Amino acid sequence: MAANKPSIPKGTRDFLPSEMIRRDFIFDTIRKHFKRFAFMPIETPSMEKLSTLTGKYGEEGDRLIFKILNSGDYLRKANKDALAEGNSTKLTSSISEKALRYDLTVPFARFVVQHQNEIQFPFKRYQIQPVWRADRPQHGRYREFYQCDADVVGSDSLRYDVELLSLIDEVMSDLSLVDYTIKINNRKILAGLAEVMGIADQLTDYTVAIDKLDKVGEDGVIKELEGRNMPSSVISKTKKLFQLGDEEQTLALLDDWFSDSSIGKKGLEEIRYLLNGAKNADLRTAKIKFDITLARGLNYYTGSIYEVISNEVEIGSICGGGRYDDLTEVFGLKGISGIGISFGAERIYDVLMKLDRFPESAKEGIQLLFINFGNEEAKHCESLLREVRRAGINAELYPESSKMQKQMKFANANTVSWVAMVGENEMKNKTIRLKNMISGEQEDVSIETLIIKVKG
RNA sequence: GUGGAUGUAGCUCAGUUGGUUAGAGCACCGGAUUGUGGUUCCGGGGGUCGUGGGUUCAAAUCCCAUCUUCCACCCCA
Repeated sequence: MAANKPSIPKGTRDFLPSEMIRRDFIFDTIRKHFKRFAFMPIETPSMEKLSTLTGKYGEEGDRLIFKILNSGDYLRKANKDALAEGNSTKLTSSISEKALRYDLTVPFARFVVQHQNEIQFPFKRYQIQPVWRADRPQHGRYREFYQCDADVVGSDSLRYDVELLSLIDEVMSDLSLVDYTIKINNRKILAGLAEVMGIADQLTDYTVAIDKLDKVGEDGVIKELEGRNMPSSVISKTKKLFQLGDEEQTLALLDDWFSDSSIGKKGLEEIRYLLNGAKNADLRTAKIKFDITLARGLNYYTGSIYEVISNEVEIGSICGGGRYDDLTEVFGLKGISGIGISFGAERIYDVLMKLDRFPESAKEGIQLLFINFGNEEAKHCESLLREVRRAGINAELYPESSKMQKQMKFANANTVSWVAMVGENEMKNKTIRLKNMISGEQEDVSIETLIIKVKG
């Protein structure tokens, strides 16, 4: 009986220990800073009610939600008309009422409304869990991936808008991702722009078009705007906007344009606060750039928006977020403003991998391996093993007294940092021959010295 | 979802116009080396050529379908 080659679904991955150690390093670093910024942990289920998710991510987003088939004889209850018509959209609601979460923000909004009497506002939460998207996989783009989110809800203070810049700065610096840019913009500015251009109803179309500036260039954007039948005044104003490279000039131009747009003025006020706040935040590595073309697809953002890109590796954004004023409203709770960011741990992994910038500690598997020389020696090592483990060292004793070469190979394969050899002589002298597997140096030491050395 | 590539051993890839038993390097296992790994030498295991059909005397090679991975669009972490 020939067994089928086992495999996993498209866009999903297995992770080997060597990969998991590095992934955990990233998650641990992000989690550490989330905690330092006083965010509290929560978790939500992998699946949500389909109705919770649909309509929150725009038409495109809805298509990418993984739906879960109802249990039991689901076809009996299916919408027969829709089935006969071959209308999947209509059929879906009758055969699926659950779906895998698409991101962590919308489930969080649901969570806030549901537990509003159990939490204290302003509520800062962090959440590190996988999400699923029925997207077509590509490099750096998976159907199952982790998001690391931090959000504050219940406060519209712009201090938090600034604080998130600091958080990004701390995390990126700590991950030694030193060359990156935080692009910032404000949806109110984009709304003001659409207003003064007289295309308020085509705001999304307009922002999607100018968002492509980096990719298709000015001519490409103009072509796209023309393709969407934008009036010529819009085209000329957009050209004018693009000609200004300087941040100050852009802001001054917008001041002029927004003289009659209250939303535009508000946006400018906010972005100035943010830029000024960033200057005073003593950022370690972050380069902040006001980018009028930054739009971000998710349509629940209403204020500040962020996107972080690496300047060293081309991989798309590695972190993104923004402020949203109405997200809890659809679940029945008004007046709760929120702001959050999401770190793309998977992409950060790819970037660190490409730059070979994981620290040695994130490559280490087992810290200490005891070589097995035989029954007597092994028995002696077992008590030493207990001792070093209690001292907080990740340690192992090789199970059999195999040939030294084999045991050393095992050590290499598991990226063991230190090897301890205790044979007849060492037992007699109550010492341990400790070998550093990177330098190759070795010396006879006491158990106390060993613990100090291995713990570094 | 639209368009385009790809798939041979665990990994990276050879494989001539269809023609015997499909190869290499690395990795793995064993030995040289009974207390010292990442070097060297010798030997060994491992592939129904992504999967399923079809054309042919004959298919890794040609055709179709399907899956995977990748690229562009869309969208995004």
